[in-house]
Amino acid sequence: MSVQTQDRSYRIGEVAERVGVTTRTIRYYEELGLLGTAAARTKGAHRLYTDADITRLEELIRLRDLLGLSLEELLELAEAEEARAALRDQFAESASDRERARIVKAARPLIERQLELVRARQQRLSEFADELSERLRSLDERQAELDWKREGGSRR
Amino acid sequence: MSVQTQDRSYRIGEVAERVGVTTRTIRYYEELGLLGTAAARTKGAHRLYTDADITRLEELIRLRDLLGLSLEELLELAEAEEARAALRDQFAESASDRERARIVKAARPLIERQLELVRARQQRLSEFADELSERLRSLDERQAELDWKREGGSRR
DNA sequence: TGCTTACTTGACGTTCACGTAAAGATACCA
DNA sequence: TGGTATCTTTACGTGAACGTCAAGTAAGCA
Repeated sequence: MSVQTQDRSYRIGEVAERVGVTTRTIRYYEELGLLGTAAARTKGAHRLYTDADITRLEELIRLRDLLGLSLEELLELAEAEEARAALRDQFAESASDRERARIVKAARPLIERQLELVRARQQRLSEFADELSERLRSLDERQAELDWKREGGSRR
Repeated sequence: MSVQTQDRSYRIGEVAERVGVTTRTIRYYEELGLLGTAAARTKGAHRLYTDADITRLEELIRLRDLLGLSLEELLELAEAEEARAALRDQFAESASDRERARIVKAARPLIERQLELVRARQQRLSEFADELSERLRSLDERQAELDWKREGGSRR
């Protein structure tokens, strides 16, 4: 049923390219605590990322771009989420069912919170769209009025 | 039919308060060309704004906040729109019908463009919302699975 | 007419979100 | 076992979008 996520690991350059940001951005986000400082390293010192890490980064970027959240706001949102994403891939190997239940439970309110933010933004955009449509309608009305006057009405 | 917009004028401080920005922001926007440098002045030198100017400013702020447009992007979007908003309030007194028709015609594509941008953003947000919902669903599924195991299953 | 408040134009300062360069260590590949 | 591409940290630089003085002028009011 569940597809085993092929558990390769990626170095920062590859991650950057895949996600569409620079390595600087990734390091900066780590510096801010947006990506667990826990990102594994090679025996040397090179950072190593999992598929889960990449997913998480993409998520952050999306929240940033679509909702215009500042990195500080992202941090708030993410702080509690830390554990979740970090543990997501090792979910399969995680110890007990009690542990699993805990993780699942903890993850929910965070996604809910994100969904709330998205919904709120959708609401405001919807209002904006309505206003713009209304303006188009109003313009068309004036247009028709003028056309009518110029065709049937008095010419000066 | 049309309500005569009460044609008071406002000074920068009052505008700032009403719109919810600082005077600095308003001057900065003018500096960038976002607000016609034409903003009337008193015989002295104090800037004077009309209701139309305020509406326009609010619109800019909304595009900035809801779509995350940079001021430069706003400028592009607005450049052609300049005439429209500037002339909007004096529409009633504008010279000929030919002139009015011209204004109405010029206004349309700009509003259309804004609407396009809003729609695009709505689209992306919608996709995001769907993904988040899907995640919630998936979490609930796991939750149920775990609950089932813990109740009916083997205890260790 | 004077007083207080609000505005004017500079001009320098600040925060955020990275960019960029330097100097060295590490990883991979022939 | 080199050589080269990729990574490491450190640190200063940068553009956008304003904030914040400072010194002077204009407006509204007793």
